[in-house]
Amino acid sequence: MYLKPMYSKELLKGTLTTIILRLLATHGKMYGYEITQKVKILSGEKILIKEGSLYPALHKLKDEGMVKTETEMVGNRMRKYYSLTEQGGVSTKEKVDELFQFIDTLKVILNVNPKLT
Amino acid sequence: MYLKPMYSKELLKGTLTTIILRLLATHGKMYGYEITQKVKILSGEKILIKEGSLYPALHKLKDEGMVKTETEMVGNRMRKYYSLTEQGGVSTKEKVDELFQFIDTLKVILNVNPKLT
DNA sequence: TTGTATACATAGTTTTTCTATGTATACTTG
DNA sequence: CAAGTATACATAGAAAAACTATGTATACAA
Repeated sequence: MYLKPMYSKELLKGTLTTIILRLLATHGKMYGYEITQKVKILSGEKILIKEGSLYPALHKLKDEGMVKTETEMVGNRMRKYYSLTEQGGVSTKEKVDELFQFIDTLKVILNVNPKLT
Repeated sequence: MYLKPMYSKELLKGTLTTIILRLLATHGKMYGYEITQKVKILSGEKILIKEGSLYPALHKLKDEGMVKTETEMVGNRMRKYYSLTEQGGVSTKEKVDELFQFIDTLKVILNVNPKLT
């Protein structure tokens, strides 16, 4: 079954990395497929992270030293677990803060409080 | 003076069109430069829309029938005013709603309320 | 055996915003 | 009066991010 995401995919831009980092901060080590499922469930199936988005993002985070990996065999299948490095922990806080500050600014611009216009 | 934007520019992706439409809905007709300045002021100089972003976005909105234009000469300078079409008004509401629903979902995923994890 | 779920990966496309540049007028300031 | 800043539009080409599509492979259910 094809599930159409509820939101314009463009909205996800700039937030995917923050989502990944924050999930790792909250849940400890996670593997790629697990991340997609966690986001799917937490979002009520409204945000569906595609593999073509997730894996390149994870690889980039590793290149940048934000996450580290350990590979495990579960039965006959490979699982590559990702977890935050120390630097990744710092970066997560910064990115989450920045995102919520951006959202607050957005609310002003979008005139949620009409007095400020 | 070069003003470094406070937020990662990537966060703006997917929200610029919504910002433009909503400003036009709130302020009636506006011209391009006015939009950049309004966003700059409302955001406390933290969101700076570049001309290279704005004008293509406005042209696209016009192609899509979301906005209409009227050109005015002010002194010797041209001003191209943009305002919402009827279709643009409907789209604005949809996009603003979608954005705030996305933000709510984001808060769940980012674990703002720890009970939901 | 066909389809779905799990699990990783990447090539190439699309979209959006950016930088950089161009044109032009108006005003300010040394 | 020259230089810089602000106003005002525009576009070409680059960069970044997520996408589609595809590939490999195992496991399980219908």
